[in-house]
Amino acid sequence: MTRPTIGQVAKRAGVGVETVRFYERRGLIEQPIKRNAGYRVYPEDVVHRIRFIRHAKDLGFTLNEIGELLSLRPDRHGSCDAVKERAEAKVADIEEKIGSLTRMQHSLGRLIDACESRSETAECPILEALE
Amino acid sequence: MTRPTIGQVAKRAGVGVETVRFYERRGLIEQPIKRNAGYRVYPEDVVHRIRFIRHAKDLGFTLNEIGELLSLRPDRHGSCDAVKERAEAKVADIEEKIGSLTRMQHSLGRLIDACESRSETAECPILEALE
DNA sequence: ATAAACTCCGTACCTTGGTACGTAGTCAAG
DNA sequence: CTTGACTACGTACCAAGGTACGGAGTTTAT
Repeated sequence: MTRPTIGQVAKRAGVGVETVRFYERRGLIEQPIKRNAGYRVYPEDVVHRIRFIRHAKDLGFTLNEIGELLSLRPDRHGSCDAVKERAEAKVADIEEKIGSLTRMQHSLGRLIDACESRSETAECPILEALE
Repeated sequence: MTRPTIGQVAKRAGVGVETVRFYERRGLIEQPIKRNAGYRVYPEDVVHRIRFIRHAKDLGFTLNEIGELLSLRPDRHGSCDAVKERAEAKVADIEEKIGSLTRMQHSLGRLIDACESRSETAECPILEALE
């Protein structure tokens, strides 16, 4: 199997060709090598990378934040301290997101219970969910 | 304490006056009553509602989805079934988001560990998080 | 060897979720 | 009773994240 072109990558990742070029311009995926006539040829893993980007976006990360997430990796030469610090900050971010989602979930759970017991509450329990 | 005007609501909710009007146009907050000269006058709970909207947006919900969340409330007359169904779908959505975030967190945790033990992976460690 | 399909690049355009602007009327304090 | 802050309304503009278009070259299947 020969290494995929932009159209094949786009199809496998479930996005449009233009989106792949857009992510390239944004620096979210590396510059591919260019075959003879300038055609892009990709390594296999770019498909996963694009799927990761889409997924993270759905979770409320901006493309800039996603770029940061993707750039977090142990540094071979020199100290890890900076990387570690950024990773810890991201963990804190994520923790907060999870906390909010959990509160929302509980509120919805109460709402569902209210539905089931057919109570006559006029109040919307979702509103209390997040402050 | 007299019921708040648009400026007071905006300030308390931490958004701009224009944003309040925008949410009104989008149907996310109810039409307020209009005093003599057409000035908007709000019920107290609109501030919570706006804070909810902001919070939910940060979690990756679109304004349309937020509208759906807000419209979920027990209906005194008529069945709860449709409402319940939508609530359950939202809970499933949220569950998935939490799962993804948790996997991301684990990836970052391993990265931090790797930093601490000074091991050297060349691979981007967070990519494994989502699929 | 030629049509159909794919790719290149740059630029223009679109949607979402606001934010700002201009003009005009209103209210509250001194 | 006027000056400054607030409000109304409509329209215009903005940033993020794509999406589409046009004109040209390339590859592939028949």
